[in-house]
Amino acid sequence: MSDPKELRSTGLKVTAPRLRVLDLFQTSAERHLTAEDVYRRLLDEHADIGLATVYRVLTQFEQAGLLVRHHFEGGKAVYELNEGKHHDHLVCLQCGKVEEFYDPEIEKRQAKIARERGFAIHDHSLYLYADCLKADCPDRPKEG
Amino acid sequence: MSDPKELRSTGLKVTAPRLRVLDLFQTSAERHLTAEDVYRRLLDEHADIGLATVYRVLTQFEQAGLLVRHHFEGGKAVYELNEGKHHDHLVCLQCGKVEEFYDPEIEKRQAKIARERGFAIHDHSLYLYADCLKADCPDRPKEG
DNA sequence: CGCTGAATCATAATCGTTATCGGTGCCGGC
DNA sequence: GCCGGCACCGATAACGATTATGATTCAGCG
Ligand SMILES: [Mn+2]
Ligand SMILES: [Mn+2]
Ligand SMILES: [Zn+2]
Ligand SMILES: [Zn+2]
Repeated sequence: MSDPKELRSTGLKVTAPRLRVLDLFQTSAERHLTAEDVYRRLLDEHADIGLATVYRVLTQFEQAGLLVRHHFEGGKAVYELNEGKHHDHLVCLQCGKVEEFYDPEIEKRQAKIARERGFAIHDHSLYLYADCLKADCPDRPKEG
Repeated sequence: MSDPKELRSTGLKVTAPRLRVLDLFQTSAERHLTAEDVYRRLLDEHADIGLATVYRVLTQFEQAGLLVRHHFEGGKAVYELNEGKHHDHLVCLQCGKVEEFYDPEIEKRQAKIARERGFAIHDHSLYLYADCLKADCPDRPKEG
């Protein structure tokens, strides 16, 4: 189970649901999870945590800086552990596989574009949507 | 009013609601409009077009390639005329002002990133969120 | 002109998410 | 250790954006 100190340091009370959610992100093989994903996995673990609590905790964790939220195409928000390193995402439209990348040149040019136009940049979102060509992708484009 | 040929060439029937919506985009000062925006403006023009029809027509126009859809931060979809030139967006979080940009170097690097990782890129979305420093921005960051 | 399938309108339903509210439990002070 | 207050919980209702439904109207074509 996740270390209570990590939660306490955010000012949030240490409760069972919060520990379970944080632990889930720290141990999950899947890095990017929707609220529904989290809820289902907690059900599987018989954790008996309400969906409303999952949403509430995810929002609090995001505000506390423990998680980062993204919106991939398709509407639902996804969350991932905040490890302090900004990165962007490459998403397979067929199988949902997500790869992370960081390109200093792109970051630099974004800053330049905003600066040149008289904007103080706060944030950005960059998603690349693609077909992965991995053998296990369910609807991989045929070769030839 | 918008030229019926443009609609006819998409295979869609030429109807009053469709002409009004297309015309709205072709003549509006605001380039990026939500479904609600379109609906309200049609009401102002006493066009008596239902909200459901607005949504349906926007979706059809997007599929027909007449419009492009985006999702800026905040959830609602926005649409703009498709003039064949891809571009990305710089959005002021205070006043909602939107500026368009195109950076060949960013585009190039996105393609490279996908290629290197074995993905066939289809699409991407890039939004820069910022404060504009224009005098008319309602909550412009104070200088000094 | 009619026909016929497509388009429209009003409205209900859906989906992800957030707000409400009565009950519960974490934790600082005793 | 054990209050007591306030944060937190879970169930459920409400919400906002969008989509589906179903009855009615109409564009396009012979
Ligand atoms: Mn990530
Ligand atoms: Mn644009
Ligand atoms: Zn794939
Ligand atoms: Zn502004």
